[in-house]
Amino acid sequence: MSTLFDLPHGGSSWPQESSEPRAGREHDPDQLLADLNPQQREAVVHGGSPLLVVAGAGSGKTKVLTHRIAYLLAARGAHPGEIMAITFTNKAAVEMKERVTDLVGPRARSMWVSTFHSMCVRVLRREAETVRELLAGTSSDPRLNSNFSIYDADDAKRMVTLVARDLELDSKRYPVRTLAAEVSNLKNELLTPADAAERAGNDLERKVADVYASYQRRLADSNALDFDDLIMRTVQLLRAYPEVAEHYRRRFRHVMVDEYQDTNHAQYALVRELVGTRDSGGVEPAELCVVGDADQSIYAFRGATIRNIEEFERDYPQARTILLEQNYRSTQTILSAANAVIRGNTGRRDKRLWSEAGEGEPVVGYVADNEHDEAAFVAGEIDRLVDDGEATFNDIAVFYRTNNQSRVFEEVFIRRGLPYRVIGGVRFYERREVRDVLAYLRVLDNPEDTVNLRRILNVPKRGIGDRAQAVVSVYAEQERISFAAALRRAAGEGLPGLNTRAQRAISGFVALLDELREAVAQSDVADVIETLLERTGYRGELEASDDPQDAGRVENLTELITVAREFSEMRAPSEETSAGESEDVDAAVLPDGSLSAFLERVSLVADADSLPDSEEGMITLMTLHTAKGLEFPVVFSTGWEDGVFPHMRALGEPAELAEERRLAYVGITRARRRLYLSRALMRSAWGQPMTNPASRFLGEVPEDLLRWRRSEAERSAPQVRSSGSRGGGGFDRGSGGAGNGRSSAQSFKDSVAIKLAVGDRVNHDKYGLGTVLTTEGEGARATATIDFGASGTVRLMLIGSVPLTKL
DNA sequence: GACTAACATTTTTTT
DNA sequence: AATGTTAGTC
Repeated sequence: MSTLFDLPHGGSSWPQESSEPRAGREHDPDQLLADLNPQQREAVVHGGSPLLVVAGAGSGKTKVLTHRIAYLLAARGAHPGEIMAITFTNKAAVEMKERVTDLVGPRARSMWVSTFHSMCVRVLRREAETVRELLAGTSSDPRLNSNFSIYDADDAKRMVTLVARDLELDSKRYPVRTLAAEVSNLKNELLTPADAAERAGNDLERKVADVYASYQRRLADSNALDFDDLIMRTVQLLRAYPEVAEHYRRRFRHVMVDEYQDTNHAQYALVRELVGTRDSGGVEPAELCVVGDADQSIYAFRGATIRNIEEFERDYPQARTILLEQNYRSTQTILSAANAVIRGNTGRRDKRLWSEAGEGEPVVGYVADNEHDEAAFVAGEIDRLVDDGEATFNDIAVFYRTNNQSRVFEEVFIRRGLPYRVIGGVRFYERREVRDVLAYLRVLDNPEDTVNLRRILNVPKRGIGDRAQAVVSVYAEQERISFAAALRRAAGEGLPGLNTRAQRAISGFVALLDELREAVAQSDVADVIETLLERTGYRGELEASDDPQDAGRVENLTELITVAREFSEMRAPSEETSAGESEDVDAAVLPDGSLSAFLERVSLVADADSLPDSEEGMITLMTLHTAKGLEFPVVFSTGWEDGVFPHMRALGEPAELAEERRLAYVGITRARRRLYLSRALMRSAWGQPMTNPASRFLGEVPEDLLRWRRSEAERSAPQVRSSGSRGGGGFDRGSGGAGNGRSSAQSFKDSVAIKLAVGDRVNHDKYGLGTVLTTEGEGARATATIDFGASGTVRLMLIGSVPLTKL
């Protein structure tokens, strides 16, 4: 398993546009421009006014960005330290930095190439004193310092839970989920609690404003900022302290933003502040170059505003726009399919991708009976492609709309021995045990971190229950001290209303923390984790457990220790400070290898295990969202059914439907040579089988680009008794194979490939009729528990020889 | 305070 | 189907 810390060198071996570093190119602007098309060249050379590069899928936008940077240095006399490039993901940042380094060499060091969030953390840590001043107006005594914790969505939600409980909000009427999302939205819109209160027009909005105010105060008291704060506070800082803004504007004369279509309002404002305007005094505005594609905006649900890219020319009146429409990835057939689908969205800037790669193969369509059939088709087709030497496993990806769809594919792939890897789902750093340990580390690093302190207070169980927690919390509130301080007092002299048992438990806990802090002072992070796993009894509890999942948890913790160890070992060789005007902006705020630095890394770069080592030759399974930015020679996009994709919740909402269509566009344009689109007539969702009509997007793919491998009219077995099945047209053409007199019964003797699902009715030669209660295991180890009524409940191995027939 | 049973919930998720 | 949350009991 790759970890985040091998990023800088190992890099990702993702299939990606190739970069061809050539020595010497960096000194010669003409060389730099040689292998660019006219539009790309224009984007690289353009200087002076703000620049919008509308980069269609596969049009070489990273190439444009990296070459533009190199060109700035080679031909326009820019200093590397004057360049800031902002991306959304760490992967993109690392890739860009690598590719720039290939072009310009080690000078790339002094550029800032980072994500929005890392960049803001860097600024905020540096300016923490000023931020604290900023916060003093909103919180009585903000405890914020440069070692602040970074709260992710989960931490934020926990904090909202605490606040909502405090305000005695009805959790049915005001679900934490909603409250947290609303607060996040407000922050993305740069609205303060006061703004929110002022605008509130209904109960919910008023409650949200209350929650927001209290939430912010508690964050400040916990010496913490959440993800949204990182952006918002930076904007507020730059706006409230012009001298700070000017400092950064003097430093960064060139600002580049990747994936501009995914920016939210706060990020938009941040870019504006960084760039500055004519009237912002002191410095000329920096040169701005943004790159993006409105058609690939699929994160509106997270606050991204397509408006930012659509109205760039209005926001920046002198702006120049360049369209990149030549695609270097896919066949023309695939691009035409993508163009046709995205055309269904109204009000977009028209853009037609084209390619010199030739027509290529037609898009293949397949209508499956159900999700198992769909997966079997995909597996069979993969087998064939690989056998024929048309593709390797590495070349192949399977996309689906939602994560739960991955299961069927895993089952079939295991059964057929196809190597695969699932990207996404529950990520490493979101696993409970990992978060628990990180919570300990966070508390050790930042004693005021209330959320994480409360998380570990009784984990593992040590007799400090809800009751005791409530007492401490109320006391803290009354005395206007932090939860941590109240807890310390409870440990010492006790608290009114706290029984001695709980008090003893708290004393023990506080002593434990003190002991662990000693360890932090003396050893590196990995050893601290080891120590805390022992001393808290956390590992012991897992090892003693009889829950089979807990073994995996122990493994995950071992992995975490490995990650920590690698982190300690790879302290960066001290960054050479670029001579001259760079002032002290680049100096590290957190000591290398420190616990704080580790935690920051882990908070900001938490997609470690989504980085594939693709050497291994595996089929890649992932959601359409995760697929963005990637490419594969062969793509299977599955589940093209109304209700699945587009998702049910998008069907009634035009804006959401448009986003789903963009998702379809993203999915299609990932394919280089071959594209398969499939759907299933019937699919089990939440245990219940559903019949879904074809995705409306499927009908938008021109028929002449599509070749149906199997269409609705020619599916094999008619549905048994799908009551609500509409237009059950295809009874003709009985298609061979199942011609065993009996209509839809499938025997396991003939086909091991058929799985039982809960609720299936079966017939057993000995036990008679039964209903499947549960299923376990995969492939050869698969078993099912079946209720045979009078014959009793039996657990059976689902091997080929079992005398069982599915009805 | 800990354990258990009923209950609800279930899109996507760069940081 | 699987998981987390909450209410009720020991």
